[in-house]
Amino acid sequence: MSVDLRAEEALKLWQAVSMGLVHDDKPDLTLRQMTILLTVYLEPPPHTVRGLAARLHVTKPVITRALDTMGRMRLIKRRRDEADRRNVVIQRTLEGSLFLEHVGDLIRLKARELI
Amino acid sequence: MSVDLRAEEALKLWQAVSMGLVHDDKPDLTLRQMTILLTVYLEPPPHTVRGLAARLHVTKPVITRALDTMGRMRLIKRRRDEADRRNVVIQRTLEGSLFLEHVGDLIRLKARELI
DNA sequence: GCTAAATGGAACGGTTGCGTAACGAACGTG
DNA sequence: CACGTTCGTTACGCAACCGTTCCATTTAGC
Repeated sequence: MSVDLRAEEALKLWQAVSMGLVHDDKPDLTLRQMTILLTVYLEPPPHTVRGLAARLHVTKPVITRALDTMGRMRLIKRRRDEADRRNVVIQRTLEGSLFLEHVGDLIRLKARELI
Repeated sequence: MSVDLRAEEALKLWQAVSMGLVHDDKPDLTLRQMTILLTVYLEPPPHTVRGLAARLHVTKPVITRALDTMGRMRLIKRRRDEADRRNVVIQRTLEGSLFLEHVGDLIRLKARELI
């Protein structure tokens, strides 16, 4: 990977990708939802409500609600941790993987176009 | 500028920047608001409600409401077009420039860290 | 066992965004 | 100088998100 972004190019990339996401007819994720989703998919598991809340510096209900919404969208799913039944483990789904694959492709496409 | 993003690195960049924006105590912009803001600052003026709505493939009230909110945040301002007083021209502000400068710096920082 | 701590979720009231539909102001054209 | 068109905004009902607070369940420590 080689990255040498200059200020305006960095913003142009962000704009192009954001525009692409807005153009999709899929419902937009909020910034927090997107951050949670990416964290679950990119950082090593296990992911818990408490852990995500700490990672994002937000309160637990924020995570719970985001998981409710993204669960309805099938982007993630919850499972009780059988070892410690107080915990809920957040897991990836096929739909979530496909969605983020799409986002990744969009970023790469727009980055290439900006060269 | 040289960009050669691979799939996971592209997503990691998006995650790191999103996380940085969430960590800021400033109120999060929605994806649509951010897209409007970047478009106003990066694409050649003049910018009108109708033009932005067409550019983003959203309805006019979406733009009006986003401008209301970002106007309250001082990120953009509106001005009547004196040539054709039906039009409203959307203009940049100092605060908006500073905010996007901050976002640009964040993107560049995270991109550098990912090399 | 019994109490204290930890976890995720529910409830509440308030704010903001959404899509649809309607509106007033300004323009252009006959 | 009417009349339709264009522009941005407002109104409405609805859904989602927010922060705070409280709660049920589960675990851990004494």
